[in-house]
Amino acid sequence: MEHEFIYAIDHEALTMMTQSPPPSQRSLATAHDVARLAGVSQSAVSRAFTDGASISPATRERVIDAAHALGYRPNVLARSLITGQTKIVGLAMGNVDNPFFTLALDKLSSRLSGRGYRLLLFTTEMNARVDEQIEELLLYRVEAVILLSATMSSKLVCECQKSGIPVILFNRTVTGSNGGYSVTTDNEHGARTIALHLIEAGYTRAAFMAGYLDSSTSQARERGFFETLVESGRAPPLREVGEFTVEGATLAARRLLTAGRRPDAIFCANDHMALITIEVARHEFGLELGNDIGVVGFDDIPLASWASFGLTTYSQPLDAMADRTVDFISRIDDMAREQNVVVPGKLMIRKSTRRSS
Amino acid sequence: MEHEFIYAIDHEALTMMTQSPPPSQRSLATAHDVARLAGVSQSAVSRAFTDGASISPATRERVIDAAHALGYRPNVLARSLITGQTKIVGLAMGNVDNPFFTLALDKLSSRLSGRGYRLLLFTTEMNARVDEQIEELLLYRVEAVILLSATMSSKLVCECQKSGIPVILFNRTVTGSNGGYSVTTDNEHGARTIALHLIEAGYTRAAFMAGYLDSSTSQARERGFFETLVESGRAPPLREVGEFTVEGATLAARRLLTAGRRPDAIFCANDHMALITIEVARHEFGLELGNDIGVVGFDDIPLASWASFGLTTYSQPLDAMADRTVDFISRIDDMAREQNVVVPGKLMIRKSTRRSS
DNA sequence: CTGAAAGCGCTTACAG
DNA sequence: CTGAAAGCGCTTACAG
Repeated sequence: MEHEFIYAIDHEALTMMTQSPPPSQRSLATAHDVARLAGVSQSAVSRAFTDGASISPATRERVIDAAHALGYRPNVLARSLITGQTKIVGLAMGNVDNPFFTLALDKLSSRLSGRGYRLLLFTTEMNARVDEQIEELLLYRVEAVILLSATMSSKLVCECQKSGIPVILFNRTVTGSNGGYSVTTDNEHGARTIALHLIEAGYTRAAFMAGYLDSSTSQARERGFFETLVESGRAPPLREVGEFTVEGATLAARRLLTAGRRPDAIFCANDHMALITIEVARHEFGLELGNDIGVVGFDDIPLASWASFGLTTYSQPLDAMADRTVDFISRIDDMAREQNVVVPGKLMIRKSTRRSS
Repeated sequence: MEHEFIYAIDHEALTMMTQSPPPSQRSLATAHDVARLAGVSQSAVSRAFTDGASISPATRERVIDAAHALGYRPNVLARSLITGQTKIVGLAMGNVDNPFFTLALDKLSSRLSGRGYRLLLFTTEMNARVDEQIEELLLYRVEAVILLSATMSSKLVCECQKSGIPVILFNRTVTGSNGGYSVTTDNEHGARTIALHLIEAGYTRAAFMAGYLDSSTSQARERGFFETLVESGRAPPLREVGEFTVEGATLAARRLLTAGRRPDAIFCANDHMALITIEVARHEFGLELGNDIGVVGFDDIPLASWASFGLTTYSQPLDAMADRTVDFISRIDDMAREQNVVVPGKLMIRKSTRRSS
């Protein structure tokens, strides 16, 4: 009898509590509501939802039943006040056009949720200064900030790091020692490899299409390319700026292809611009890819290997890069780590640099 | 004198308070810390950061100064406990490969942040059942849930709606009356338009490449296509399932192109599959696009209009769709609204359905 | 194993 | 305009 009484849910109370209030002020059940229904203390409810907490199986079961009946879910925001952990990571993403970054987002997202983190995201103009939006994220007590094709002021990076919130640049390095972390491919080495490949393939007048002049990534790729060509006794490459956009790259490609001595190969700072360059070369200038003009990209996005393009490119190891990014976050208190992580990539030779003549 | 005293910051206190604690337990400044430094009550600090709160300009200024000195930021998570608003919207996104969805994400993100909402995001396998992850988002007290190429159980949708959390399917409709909302293009009408266009262009044996058989979107497109062809006295189209993936579409395209009576036109349930179909038709079968085989997609992603493809497609009005999605969220208490919003699209005729012979 | 109580960082009536 | 106090929904020592 008493046994039954103890384990029974109070159905009258349940009916009262689940009657829909007017939609305007419909509020979710709280631990207190559950406690009342289950006939236990609110602490017990909390324990029932805390792994490893000291609670008897019987009590836990009653709480879980009551919680289920009320549709109760613990409010992790309230919990975070006490534990000091939100398990939220802020992420700013520019350049949503570019599959490289959306793929990166996907990989970061799945890895982070595997470790119990959630992503608070905003998209932005590519390469935009996102201080304002980051400040906004900070109000949500994110535990780390990831920048994908976005930048923030050194001052704000400093502030974040000082309050224990690591800032991680993905695919871009830190300028100066403002304290952020970064994960990149070995851009300079990749560009050197590309330069050597072009020389070997017999191209003699290579050009470079930069992204932004102040992008560390574009700079490193240009540096490696330039130096290797010059070291090999070639003329320094022509350079145009494609701004990492469709419009910018289209214009840059036109400028390069109408230059006095037209280049016979173009290394673009990323695949996105390289693919556009191929479009322009083929369809506006009637050039045959590979023979009339070699084109090389950087990233190895899926489109690069489509039969229509066959773009030679330097593959960035997205998985490794995502892993290393997440490492920075899940080992927040581990101070013994390098500031700039560089992972090796790999040259993918395809028909866009194959001369059949 | 007294004036100066009142407005001066207590520098000794400041020094003590900003001395870096050991990194392990570095905690952020609270309203209480600011209050102490500014010599006001904690309520005053709160008011200084609340628009329209009753506070004198002088007090506000002192508070702001102190806050600045301490690097204080109000914790909106704590605030949300009281206001009952988190301003967080949950978003599940499958199919990160498909630019249509990443573009949608971008548009949703910028519109929502314009209205003060933040996005709590997770990515998932395309078309995955995401109940578990949505439950996770619910713990964060999201105020709405948007599904981009992901699905959740009717049961969970119901639960959400009952607790006042609208669930909005983007580019998919609700099956049954489980209570969610949806925003789509007029898929059936679009497919009809496409069928008529193919007939007019002189194609006689059209086929359909479905996404998933249980996708409402794919179904609606198939229905409009099928019915229009049959009404026009054509044979019902062959159908293969491309699963909305690169691999699936590649296989489906091969099956269609090796069919007994090879179709002379293929309508694919989205652009992504249509572009792959073009790749297969051209490079594996050596077919000339437009003449030997007409290909049509749906969505009008940027790649569709690239010169290499020139894909005829039905343009989905992403801006309007994003607007309507956000409407559902920012007017949460407005009950007088339709459940399924349908916005009109537009046929884009390009060379993939142009016969020059 | 359990409950009462303190407290996380805030907002908001309530008096003054 | 201001502060003391209650309380948002939780967790976590602390006694029992």
